This record gives sequence, structure tokens and C-alpha cells, in this order.
Amino acid sequence: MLIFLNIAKALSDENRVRALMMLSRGELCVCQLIEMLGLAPSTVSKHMSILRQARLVRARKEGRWMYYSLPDEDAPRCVLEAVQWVQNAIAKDKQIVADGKQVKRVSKLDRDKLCACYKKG
Amino acid sequence: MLIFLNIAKALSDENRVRALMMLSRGELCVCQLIEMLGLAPSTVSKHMSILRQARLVRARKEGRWMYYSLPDEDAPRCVLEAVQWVQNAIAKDKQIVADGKQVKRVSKLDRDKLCACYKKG
DNA sequence: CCTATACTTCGTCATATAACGAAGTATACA
DNA sequence: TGTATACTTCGTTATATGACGAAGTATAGG
Repeated sequence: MLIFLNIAKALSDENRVRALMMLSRGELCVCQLIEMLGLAPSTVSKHMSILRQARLVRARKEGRWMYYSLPDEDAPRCVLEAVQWVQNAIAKDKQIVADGKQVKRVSKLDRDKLCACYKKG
Repeated sequence: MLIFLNIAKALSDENRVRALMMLSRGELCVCQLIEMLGLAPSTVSKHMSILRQARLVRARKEGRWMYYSLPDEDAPRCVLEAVQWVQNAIAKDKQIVADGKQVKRVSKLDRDKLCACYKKG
């Protein structure tokens, strides 16, 4: 029950659902998510840790960068079905479609320019 | 997105998930849910209205009694998939199994005795 | 080493949510 | 036409959550 509730709670925040769907095309690092969500780094980090604890994302550290991605096929069925459900339910949502375009844009950016998100504040 | 978030939020509370699963064997009236959940009538009523707004349950009024049931096949796909997901995820949960037994017990009770839940407080 | 970078953790604040009891509404029955 | 019943709505309170900035940690590069 706790596992299930953690997943449901993780999915009950718009920014977390957006972040999750942004990973549909492949892994992203935190600074890319910060740029697209327009939230403070600490906020995004917290959101990702909630998604991670629910097993809805995997994390991989490479040097200074932390990459997040969707779960693989080995993940619990409960998790995979949740991801499926989200994708079916909101793939056509206005915000999610716009975010898909953002992912393409941000993926092309130079990382130096991208991580300017830290310098803004 | 809002529709999806309403469903996710509705599913992120243990008592609401329990109530939802209690309806698996068929419709129940509010006083039966009050008895099984062990919560105040106003609390259960609020929970059911949240589930209802998310379209996760249907409501039918018959005389003084309000009956709640799971959605039928005409419900939005998003809703049906959510219900499926919950059922697959927690059907074997200890609490949910125990609740299943409670449903059988309560269904056999005389309504006069049952609605004593109002007289307790 | 020392500094910059890329996060994460912590502390704080404002808002959201779950619980309750009291009061309100709608229906059956005397 | 009261009165009891079966909820629902409202107001309050305690706790949970999401946002931020400041401080902490880990890694790369000079």
C-alpha cells in the first residue's frame, strides 16, 4: 500500500508529472529540467527525489552531472503500469506537448549556456 | 492535465483508496463505508465527493441512501485505466484483503444496526 | 590544494489537505 | 406536519506539501 501511495502522491503534482514526461525521449540532467520547469534548483532536486523514491525515475551520476531517466522493464509492474497510465492520459495535453518541444530545444543547447540557470538568481 | 491530477490526488490518500477498493464487489451506501473505515460521517462524505469529482466513483441516490459504485465502461479511458492500475497494484495488500472481508460482513448486517454509526458519537 | 560547478539538504514560509463536530438539507414515516 | 434518518456542507484545527534561498557535498579543472 505504501509503495502504491508513494507513486500516487508523486504523480499528484503538475511539475513532477511534467518532469516525468520530459524524460520520455531519453535521460536528462537536472539543469535541463530546471531550465524547462522554470523552478529553483532546490525545488527541482526535491521533486526528482520524490519521483525517485517512488521508483518512477532512475538516477545515474556522471561526473558532476546527475541524469534522470524513466524506469526500465525490470521495474516493478506497479511502476510500469503507472508510467503507462500517465503517458496515455496526458500525452496530448497542451503543456506536455509544449514541453516536448522544449526538450528538443534544450537538448541542442551547449551545456555552458544551459547551466546559466544557476547564474540567474 | 487537471483531470489527470484530480485522479492522482484522489488516489493519494489511503482511506480513499480503501473506499474505492471496497466497491469492487458492488455498490455500497455511505453508512457502510463509515462503518468499515471507522471515520466520521462528514470525513467519509468528503472523501467520496473527491473520488466522485475525479470520476472514480458514481453516485446514485435512492430514498435517504446514497450508493456509490465503481465507474462503468462508458467512463473516460483515463479513469478506467486508473482503476485497473489501483486494483492490480494493491489487490493483495493486507489492509485491502481485510477490507474485502469487512465488505462481506457489513453487507449481511441489518441496516438499522449498521447505521448505528451515527448514534455512537 | 583551491576554486567553480552541479547538484542536494536544510530551514522557513505560505498554502493545501484531512480530520472532527456542528449546522444544514433532503427524504421517509408517524 | 412534525420528527427521525442519512447524508452533506461549513468552520476549525493540526499536519503535509511546495516554493525559495542559504548552506552543505561531491567532482572537475587549474
